[in-house]
Amino acid sequence: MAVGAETMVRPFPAAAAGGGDEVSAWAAATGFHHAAETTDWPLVDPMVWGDEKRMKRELVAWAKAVASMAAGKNASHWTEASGGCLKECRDRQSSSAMKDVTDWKPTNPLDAPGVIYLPAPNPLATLVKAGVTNGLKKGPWTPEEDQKLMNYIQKHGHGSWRALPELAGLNRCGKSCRLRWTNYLRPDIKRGKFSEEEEQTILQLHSILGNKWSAISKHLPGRTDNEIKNFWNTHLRKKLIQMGIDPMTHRPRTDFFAALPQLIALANLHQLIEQQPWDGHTSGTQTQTEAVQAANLQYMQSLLQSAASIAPSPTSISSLNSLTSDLDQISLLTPQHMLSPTILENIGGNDFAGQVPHNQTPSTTRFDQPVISNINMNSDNNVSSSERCHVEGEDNNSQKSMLLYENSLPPLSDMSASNPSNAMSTSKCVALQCIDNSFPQPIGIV
DNA sequence: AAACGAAACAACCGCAGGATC
DNA sequence: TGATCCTGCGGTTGTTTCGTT
Repeated sequence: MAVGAETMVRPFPAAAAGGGDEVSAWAAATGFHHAAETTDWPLVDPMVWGDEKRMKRELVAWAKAVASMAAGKNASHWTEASGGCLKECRDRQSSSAMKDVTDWKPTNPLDAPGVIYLPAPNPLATLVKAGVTNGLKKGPWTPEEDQKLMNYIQKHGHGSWRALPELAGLNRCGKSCRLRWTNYLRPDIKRGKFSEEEEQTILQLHSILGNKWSAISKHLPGRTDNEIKNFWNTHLRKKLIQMGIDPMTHRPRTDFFAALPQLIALANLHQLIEQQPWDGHTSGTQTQTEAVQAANLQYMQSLLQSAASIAPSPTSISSLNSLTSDLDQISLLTPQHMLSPTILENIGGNDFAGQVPHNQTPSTTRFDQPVISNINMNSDNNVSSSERCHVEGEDNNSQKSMLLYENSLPPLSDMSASNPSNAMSTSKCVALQCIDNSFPQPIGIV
């Protein structure tokens, strides 16, 4: 912000904006000179200012902001030229003090001490900002443009979109006209919030069709593909993510963050194992504990391997490798050859016992390497044949996840999007419930 | 009251595929 | 058969609104 002897710039291109009486009244009220008296401001397409009401708001906000700045307030926010000013004006307008414009008694910044000087806007930049490039207007449509487009199409149909703008007297490209018509002006378009039925329909269709918004919109009368796409991106997608469901596959996520509860459990398991005296002399209780812990260990490994299959970033690879290092340490602390064949049989039957030969030191897989792993467990007897938690390796990650979660997820409609913590805690509980079901003995899960 | 950031929405861009010449 | 035009689609960006600090 320069405060000095530069050229004084009028705060609004009043005449060019075609504001009429409103602007004149404003100019008189504020003491600002009418823009017609100066060439400082370039022509600005009045359409970009929208309706009169909005223009008035902008004018008042702008003028008040300038006046405020002239009084030495908040000048730091006026370091940019008009573009930046406009946003500040909007913010000011939206504040409660600016709601009632009649209450405002403007001061004349020209008379204020320390007159504020704004940089003169670049005419070309102003035109670009107004969306005028190559002679064709871009950006938001005005009511006048909408009316022209509607009138033309109602009379003649749209015909060739390329030819339409000229015929309809619009300074837009045909593509812009088509989009405006199909996404907004078409008479059969239904506006307003999506109903519960529509939401469910979108979810179901998306699970089948994917991002085929046009195809999905055919099943939702009055809704455009663009509207559905926006609704998906701003609502449904986030809702699913909060529930721990991959919005693309519609299955529980198997990435790092979804596996976080299990990873936390792993950390606790690490602690627990470190405290365990692995002396080889096991009582009956200890034998069962060993079995559970060994199974947990194996399960954690498979979870980590699942996480690795989501093509993690270098950072997460590093983090996960660090975790697997821990896991390796745990493995070394609990080598399966220290467990009796009976235990191995109990905890995994042939499936588990066969996974890692007794004479082989268990090892985890690095996350930047392919993973092949098999483990089957159920809830009846610590670990046994597959049923509840069936982990079959990376190619079947999604299937595994379905098995892990399928009986635990509440219906979508039960999940409150307005309460993310609810969704998060539910998701967490689902994961923990799975572990608890698989491992009857508590393992120190948070 | 002001400032900031997130959410919601509207519009644009680039590409693909079909139609036409 | 290739070139060009036109339209539709999906992804992305920009703008506005709303809520929070």
